[in-house]
Amino acid sequence: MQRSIALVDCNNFYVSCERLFQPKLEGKPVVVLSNNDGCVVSRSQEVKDLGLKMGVPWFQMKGLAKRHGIIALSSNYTLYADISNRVMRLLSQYCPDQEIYSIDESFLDLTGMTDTTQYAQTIRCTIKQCVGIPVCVGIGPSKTLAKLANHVAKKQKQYHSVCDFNAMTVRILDNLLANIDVGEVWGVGRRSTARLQEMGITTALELKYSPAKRVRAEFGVVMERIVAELNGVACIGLDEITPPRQQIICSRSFGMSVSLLDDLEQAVITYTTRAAEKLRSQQSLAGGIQVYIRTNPHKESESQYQPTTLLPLFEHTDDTRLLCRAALSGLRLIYRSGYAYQKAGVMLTEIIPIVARPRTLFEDVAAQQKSASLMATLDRINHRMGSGTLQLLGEGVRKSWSMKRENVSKRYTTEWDELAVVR
DNA sequence: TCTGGGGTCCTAGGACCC
DNA sequence: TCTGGGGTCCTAGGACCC
Repeated sequence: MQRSIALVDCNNFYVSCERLFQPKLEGKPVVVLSNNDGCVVSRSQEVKDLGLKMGVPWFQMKGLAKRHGIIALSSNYTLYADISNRVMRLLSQYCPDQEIYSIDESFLDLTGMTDTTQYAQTIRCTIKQCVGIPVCVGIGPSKTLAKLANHVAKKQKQYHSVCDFNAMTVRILDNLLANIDVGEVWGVGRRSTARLQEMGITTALELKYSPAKRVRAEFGVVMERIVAELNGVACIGLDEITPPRQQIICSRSFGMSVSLLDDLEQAVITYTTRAAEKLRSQQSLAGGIQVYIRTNPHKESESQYQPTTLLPLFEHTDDTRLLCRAALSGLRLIYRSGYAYQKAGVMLTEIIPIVARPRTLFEDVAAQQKSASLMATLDRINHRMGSGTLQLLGEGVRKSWSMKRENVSKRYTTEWDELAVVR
């Protein structure tokens, strides 16, 4: 039986979330910026129409922004995550076979359903009505084709936000593919696009009909799979259960450059604390922790230094205190004075499920239980009273290095003090 | 002045083993 | 002339995604 994979993708997701609570932004050119108000990460249609590209550093755009009255907002991930959860929960009611692919995208397996196009329209209208977020739906026999169908649904108005490749003849489908750049295909990035173009493959259609052997030889198995997927052979399965992370990263650029070890220590403790929370929330333990600091690579005139170090842990743990201790010893190992640091980060590695904790000869079961109950209490209080209510002293209170967010909206749906007020 | 953050998978090459 | 062959594990780096 032909498979029917749908990809539901929220339109301009972060901007749409902001507009939910600030309707005055409707119809205006709006962007949402990355951390530290660095780069453009979400654009309203009005901004896309102006030709402003994704990922561009904001300071380069200020002139253009002023001329067109573009409104720039700092990112508010607490809000976006909550809205995302609402969308995903609603989608799960329409289709139990769901893979949440990213904060604003979900694959649904609609195989066996009779009128998928109509069903997708129903889903789209419900999400708009119940959550307020506009979405587009693409449907195809493979994930890669569902992705492309979604691309078409977004670009071509006549599809009314739903494009169903499975409801088309091959001739019509190929006609569409002939008008899509090869770089738009899921999994074909900048590098591969350039190399494909050199080989004379410039459209999705040309990639679809390119010889599998040659693709395999030139690009490897990944590209070979993409070609198969373009031909309707589903090679990439639907992952309904999110597997636990194999590595957990927490890193941030600073709001200003930092030179003192004291400040870096605060930052590293803060990031390790976050990473440990994520680790515990997926019921895992880490066996190693990597720490890195780095100067600003964009400032070529300044001396550069980007050391990193990996600390193996004595035994696997999820205890914030032990992880911080290791992270700090790593930081002190690599720190050199006299550099202007711009960013620090930690990465938890060798992650295993807590139930698979290796037994060791010298393990102290009583200490493990004590640690577990302390961490559970810590998490409970911070969950209930707000993140950071209880923290290690080393995190610091002032945090002069913390990131810049000049125009951040309220956490309308997750903080009592910041709820929207109806007059 | 001002350039994000968090992930995955694949491959090549080295170390090591029998 | 001619210096084995094959397997595993680990790591670093590349490419890609949102």
